[in-house]
Formats: sequence, structure tokens, C-alpha cells
Amino acid sequence: MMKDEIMTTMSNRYSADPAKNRPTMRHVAALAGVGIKTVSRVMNDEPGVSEATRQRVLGASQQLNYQLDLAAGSLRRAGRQTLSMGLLLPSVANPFSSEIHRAMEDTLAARGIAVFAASLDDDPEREKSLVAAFLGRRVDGLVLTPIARSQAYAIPEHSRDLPLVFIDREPVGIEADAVVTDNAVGAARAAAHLMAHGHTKLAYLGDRPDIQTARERRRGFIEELGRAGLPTAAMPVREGLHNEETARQAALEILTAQNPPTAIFSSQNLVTFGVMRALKELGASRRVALVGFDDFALADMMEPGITVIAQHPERIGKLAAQRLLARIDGDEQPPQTYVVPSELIQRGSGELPPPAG
Amino acid sequence: MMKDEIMTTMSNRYSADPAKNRPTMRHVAALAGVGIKTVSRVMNDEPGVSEATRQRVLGASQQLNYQLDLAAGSLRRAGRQTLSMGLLLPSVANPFSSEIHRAMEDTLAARGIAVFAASLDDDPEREKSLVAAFLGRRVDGLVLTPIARSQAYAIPEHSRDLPLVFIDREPVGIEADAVVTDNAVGAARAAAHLMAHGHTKLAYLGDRPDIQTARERRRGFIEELGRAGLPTAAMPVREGLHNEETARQAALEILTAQNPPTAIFSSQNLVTFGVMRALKELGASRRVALVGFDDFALADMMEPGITVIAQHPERIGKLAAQRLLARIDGDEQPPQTYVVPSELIQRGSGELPPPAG
DNA sequence: CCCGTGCCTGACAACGATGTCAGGCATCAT
DNA sequence: ATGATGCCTGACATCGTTGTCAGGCACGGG
Repeated sequence: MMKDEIMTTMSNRYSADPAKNRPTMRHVAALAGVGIKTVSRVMNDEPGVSEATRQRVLGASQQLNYQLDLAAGSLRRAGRQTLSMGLLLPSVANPFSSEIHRAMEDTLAARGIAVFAASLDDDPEREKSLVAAFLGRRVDGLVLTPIARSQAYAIPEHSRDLPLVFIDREPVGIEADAVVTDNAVGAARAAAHLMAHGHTKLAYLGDRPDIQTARERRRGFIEELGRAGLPTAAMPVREGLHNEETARQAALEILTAQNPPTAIFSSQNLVTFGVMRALKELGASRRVALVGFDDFALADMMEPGITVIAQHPERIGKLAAQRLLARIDGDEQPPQTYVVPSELIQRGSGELPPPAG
Repeated sequence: MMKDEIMTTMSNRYSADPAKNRPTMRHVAALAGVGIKTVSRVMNDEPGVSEATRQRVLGASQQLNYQLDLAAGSLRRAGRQTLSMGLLLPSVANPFSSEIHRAMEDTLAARGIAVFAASLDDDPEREKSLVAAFLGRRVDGLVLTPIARSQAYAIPEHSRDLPLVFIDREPVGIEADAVVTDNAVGAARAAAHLMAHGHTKLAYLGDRPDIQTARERRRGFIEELGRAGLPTAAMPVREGLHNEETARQAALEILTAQNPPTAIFSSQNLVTFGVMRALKELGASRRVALVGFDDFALADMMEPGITVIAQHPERIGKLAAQRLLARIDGDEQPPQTYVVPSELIQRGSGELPPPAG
């Protein structure tokens, strides 16, 4: 009697075409003949529901193909967690970035957290608007590769307890966790390695100096030469190389100039590719030593294999995700920069000796 | 007077610590001295608000650093759009996948839609659970690379008007849009290309035959040989190669057997890499012809350059996104499979002639 | 036999926003 | 002056869910 009445009510208000209208808890509750709160308890594995009721609810929910609405739930739930994170990368299609993405995904998936990823394309305006877009979606945390001059715009959010972790580059104008590679140390290691193989005439080819990592790599490289007592004033230093073609041209110029270097350090993937092309064109691949910052696929298959300072994007991504989770779990440590060490991988190009003459 | 009263009320109920408590429309409304619905109108650029009021609301919202809660809005809004899409890929770190991701992001960002991406790792269970996870987040559409035996489990959602687009592989057990490469045609083109260069002793190295694309590529390749009247019964066909190492070993075996092939077709990136390694080890890179399915970075820098059947992930991703948007906009066409043509890129390895003898 | 103690359960308000609708106030024609 | 016509505006219910709280029922001790 009572039950019939409920069913009638339901079929009026929630027209029973489960094929078109997505079912809600009320539908499940009506079908199972229980209250809506009981359905909620079952769907969230809360205690205090008899096994018999539980089964009835589960049955009804499967019959209707019911799916809990996470967003509606987090609206009311304490803490307002949405179980989603935002990730801002130079580009999701960039191998270094996508490795980071993958590592974060794996770490966060274990907690049922999904990741929104977006590409910045080195555009400071996009950085701000994408951060806003993610805030509007109430992500539980944000990982980003900063490009804008300052990240101070994020201060209000950060002070509202939104966990924020910067990767690859440290933020400016805001105090927050950061996970970076030891850029200067890695570049210094490259310099030391080339010098250890007898080179005294080096060259530096780098990315745009307004990028923090590029500056750090240049600094590390040049300081190491200085420590070794090598004069650096006359050393060819070409910067602002942001793609393969400009790097290739710069390398061609340097290598065909008078008294060319016997070893080259390239500060980034695309620059390394450009240098490789130039060396190949000049037939100098086995004559001029090369160490590149950033590892890449098939580096070992080149002729010769390319020696690199490898970063560890998996570790960066994992660490960033862990910091985010720690902050969510209430970690109140002062913000800190975590450094992931780079690694020299010898494959041939960096071990070429300078020409005998 | 009236205004003071509101303010007092607000400062009681919504304790005015904007630093910690995220402001809501009520806070903005109270500060601007207007009703909450007016704030809603301003934030959504709805008409019917005087310029003066608009400015007051905008001022208040900026002062409080207010950010519209998208999820809460879509709860009530007609159509329930969340402005988010789900994307399931083999792995977000796989270059082919991440190109697709990027293309989708660009196409969807223009409509303010954010993308959840997740990696399947060829695990059918993950496919189902990740689909469920995205459904729980009420994505407006779903793009996925199917791996499970059947995608019939998604039928209830699809018939509830959830746009669904499959990429790379066609779905089984459900009628839905799909965007795929012309796998068989591309593989046939590879076969024709090698035969045109004089090869009659070919070999096929392929991925796991339970993957639809791998089967299609094998079929296309072998059928083309048949069309040309080449006996295929004795041709070496090695399948189930899912990584570089197994592919390398298979290639080594084939190449060191009696009467080895003079040309190899590899059905996938990692398989191609394995074959390249084997050829290099045997010093046969310039003696045995190779065409690989899938383009990859630095293919032109190898010795010789690697000839490939290139897919166009950017076009696949863009098209998938466009189908999704079209469905959202009410396109009711019957589901269809869209084919993105592959392209033969000659770089040297596929143009090597068979040895004179 | 009565009352306290747990265990299940559901009614209800609330989360932050939007859709609906009615009311207030100028403006304008009559 | 008066009613009609728009334009702005806010009260209120509502979206789908969870937190709170109180009620019902069975059980055990006194």
C-alpha cells in the first residue's frame, strides 16, 4: 500500500524512461522501496545498512544502470573535493611533458583522482585563462609549468588552501612548492665531461634566455668552464634558439666560422636536433663532440649515439603528485623546492676526442 | 538602512574572511547590494542588467576574487553540460596518442571544453572502470581507444545521448562513430612500394593479432602481395610483437635464417625500432629494405632514413572532437566510421633495392 | 513489564548555482 | 491623469547529492 503509493508518485514525477532520462538516487530509492539517504549510504559504502537492504539497493541501481553524480555530491560533501586535478604543460604532445602527465596520472589514479591536462604553448595569457578555467571546475589542486612573468595572480587561490605545485620552473611572486631538475648542476656536468675528454674549445647553444631553465643551464655550463680555468669570453654562445631550424642555422654558422669549437653543448631537445642536423650536413658528426640536455627516443640509434644529460620526467611527475596529495592531507610545511637530479648518459657523441691537430 | 541590514546578515552567516572561505554568489550579491540572481546574470553575460548594476557586481566580484562554480551551475542548467570531455588512450605518454590529445584539446578549447585524459595500458578492466569514472564526472562526451572485447557495456549511456567516438579501432557490440586510419590500405601501399622496388622476398612483423588495427595491417599487406601474384604461404610472418625487444629478436631470427627476406614491413612503431636495432647489429641497414607503419621523430635522421606509412594523429584527434561537438549540437546521423588516409613517406630505407645476386 | 541501548532508516535542509515568475518603476500614448 | 508597455530586479523552487537528526524497532537487564 505504502509502497504502491511511492511507486505511483515516482512514475508521475520521474517519467520512467530509463533509456533517455539518466536515473537519480530518487529513481533507485523508489525502485528499491527505500529512502534516498539509504541509497546514498550504499553507493558510498557507508556503514549502517543491513545486508538485505544493501542488496536490494544494489540490485535496483544495476537494473537502472545508475551512476553516482560525483559533482552533485561534492557540492554538499565536507571539504568539497572534486577528485580532479589540473595540469598545465607546455604541450601535452611534448614527450617530456607527457611523461610527467603519465606519472601524475598513475600516482593520482590510486586515489581516484582524474586529471585535466591543458597546453600553454608558452603563452602567458593562456596560463592565466587556463588556471581560471580549472578553478571554475574546482580542481582539488593544480600543477603548472609557469611561463607568465609572475604567478602572483594565483595568490588568492593558494591562500584559500588550493594546493599548487610548480614543475620544471620555479614560480615568481608566490611561495609554493616546486619540483625542478638540477639544471645548473646537469649543465656543469656536461661541461666537465667534455673537458675531461680533452676539449678546450666549446660552444653553447641555448633556448630563449627568458626561460628560467635555459638561464640556469647556461649559468651552470659557463661557471663550470670558469672553475676549470677556461677563458669563456670568446666562447660562442648562441641563445634564443626555440626550434630545430634556428638551432641548425646557428650551429652551421658556428661550425663554419674561423677556429670552430670542437665540442658543443645544446641546452634542449629541439636545439640538439638542430645541431645534429648541422653536424650531419657538414659530415662532422664523428668529429665534433656533442652533449645535449634532455634525453630523447632513439638517441642511442644515432651515428654516433648522442650523449645527453637526461632529466627524469617520471620522477618529477610523481613527486609533484605526491606533494599535491600531501598538501591535501594537511601537510603544512613551508613551501619548498624539490630538486630531481639529472643524469649523464654516455652514448658516444660526448666522448669524441678533439682532433689531434 | 536596508542595505546595512543585508550586510549585517551576511557578515553573520558568511563570515567575511575571503582569504579562507571561497566566496559564493551570495557574498558578491551582498557586497554589491543586489540579489543573487543578478550576480548570476552578470557572470553569465545574460542580458537585462543595467550597466550601472553590472559594474557594481563586477567590482564586487573582483574585490572578492570570485570565481563561478561551473559544476554547481550545470546542476541546474538545462542540458546539464559540464563542459568537459573524457579521453581514453593507450597511454598519454605515447607520442601517437598525445598528438591526438593535443588536437582534441585545441578543437574543444575553442568551445571552453576541458579534457580529462587517462591511460588504459591495454587493460580491458581499466577501460570499463575509467569509463565509469568519467561517467561519474558527467562528461559531455567520450572519446576512446577500445581494447575490451566488446564495448556493449556503454550502450545504456550512449542511448542516453552521451556522444561517444571511438578512435584508432572500431568498437564491437555497439553502434557509434569511429575515426580510424586506413590500416589495410596503408599496409597494402607499403607492400606495393616494396614490390615496385624489386622485392619478392618480404617479411611481416606485427603486433598482437587481437588488436584490430594489427589484423587489418596484416590483411592489407598480405592481400596486396596476393594481388601481385606473389606466393605468401612461405613468407615469414611474425606476430604478437608488443615491444622493441621481442621485435628485435624476431627480426634477428628471420634475417639469419636461410633464404632471408630482402625487405621487411613492420606494423607498428616499437616493432620498427626493434627491426632497426636488429638491422644495425647485423650491419644490414643498407642491405635490407624496411617500411614501418607509423611515423616517428628523427626517422629522417637515421642511416638510412626510415620510410614509413605515416598516420595523421592530428587529423584523427580533430575529427573525433568535431564529431563529438556535432553530436552535442544535435546531429542525428546514423553512426559512421570516418577514415583518415595514411601517407607513404619515402626516406631511403624503403627504396633500397634487393641485392643484385 | 518497563526502560535504556543500539542499530537501521528516512525526512529535511543545505551545497552553489540557474530557471521561472511576478513585482516595481519609468516611459509613453491616450 | 491613467493605463499599457518594457525594462530591471529579486524571491523562490530546484538540480542530485550528503550531513544532521530524530524516530522506530528489537533486544537485554532490572
